[in-house]
Amino acid sequence: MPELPEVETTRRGIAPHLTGQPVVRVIIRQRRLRWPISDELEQVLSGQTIHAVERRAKYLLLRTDRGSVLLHLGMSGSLRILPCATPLRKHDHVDLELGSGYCLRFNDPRRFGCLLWTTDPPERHPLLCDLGPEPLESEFTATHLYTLARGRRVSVKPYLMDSHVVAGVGNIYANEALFMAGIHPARAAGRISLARYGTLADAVREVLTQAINEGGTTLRDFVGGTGEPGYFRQYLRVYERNRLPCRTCGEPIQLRPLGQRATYYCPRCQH
DNA sequence: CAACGGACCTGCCTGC
DNA sequence: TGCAGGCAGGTCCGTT
Repeated sequence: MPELPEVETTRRGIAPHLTGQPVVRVIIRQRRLRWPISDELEQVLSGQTIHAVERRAKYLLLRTDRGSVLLHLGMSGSLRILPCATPLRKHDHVDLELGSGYCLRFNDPRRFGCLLWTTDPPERHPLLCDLGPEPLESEFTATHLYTLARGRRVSVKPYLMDSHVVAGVGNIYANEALFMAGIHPARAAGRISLARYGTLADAVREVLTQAINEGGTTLRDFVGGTGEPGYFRQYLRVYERNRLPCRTCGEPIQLRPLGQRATYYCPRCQH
């Protein structure tokens, strides 16, 4: 499910219910996520008050006075705010029960997500400290993309999805941004001009902003913190449109693997 | 170093 | 109807 717009949608959905709330109880039904949930999480988090819910890349950060929860939704995770007594569904692995009587419930069928506790500033955590800039902040520029690409022969699509280059651009939005910028996904990253990287950076910003405004993209099962699906799917220009006509020129959209990921593009519009 | 494949999981869809 | 195989929104890690 979740790329940056889906994580941001989740953050916006859950933040008002978490901010200022004490965690009164932590219930863990399945510790085996991508990394096992540490044994002391229940102890250390119980009684703490969440004073901010932030996002870095696709990680959500729940800040307390004694440390932060670092939460990733992986491929299939979702978070919802529910009354504590809400019956469980399959794969409801963790509840954070709040002073309000509601809980934050983490569901993740594939268990590629993670839930980590850190007492260091999260930005110094090994998982976060080497990430590239946020795509919706000012450090994400044409010059940044162009400079980092010098000498790189990797295709631009996996380059754009490299979290060290820019944080949080996943498969859907990499496909969409390259289409919007008219850049062929297999073009070598090091053979794209500064001007075209400017177009690409604009396209990344535009597609992520649009998707956030629509509550993200629901392909199968994504829901934001309020339980609503995302509505951006209807605006997808190439993703999941294999052999359907290009919305610009009518040419059939092509699908091919690139760096082990499904890559959709228009062979006429993208060069 | 850069680039690639494998690993971690379940669910859903297709085709035999 | 059942079952095998392939594929899925992520990303770390080990090997070339």
